[in-house]
Amino acid sequence: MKRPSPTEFTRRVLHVLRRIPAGRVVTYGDVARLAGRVGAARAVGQIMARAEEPGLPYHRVIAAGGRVGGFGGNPQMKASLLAAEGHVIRRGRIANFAARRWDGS
DNA sequence: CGCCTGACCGAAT
DNA sequence: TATTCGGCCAGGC
Repeated sequence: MKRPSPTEFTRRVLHVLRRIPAGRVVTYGDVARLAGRVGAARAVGQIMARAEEPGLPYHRVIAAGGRVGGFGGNPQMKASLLAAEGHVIRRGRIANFAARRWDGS
């Protein structure tokens, strides 16, 4: 194998990303919760920052309160991708965040 | 095994 | 509303 085995938590995080519907968003904290580690929001950020697997909607994971949050390389691209999926972004935040937030169902 | 970092969170100021 | 601070967790060294 060219790389060390990912921990189960890491696998779960990536699995959650695949389930996020287009046009919806979740917070890092939500991903942590859905992956089974409440409070591991920072860890989720680390995993995503180092994740190599392409094709995952990393841009659909935002910070708490609907804030866009960070992004590797071009932070602006994240906002663009979100806008392309129908989100309205104002002053770094998703408009009507509560309604666009995915609860994992 | 211990210390540092970071695509974070939320309460307090 | 903006800024600061302590806490939390996995990964890299």
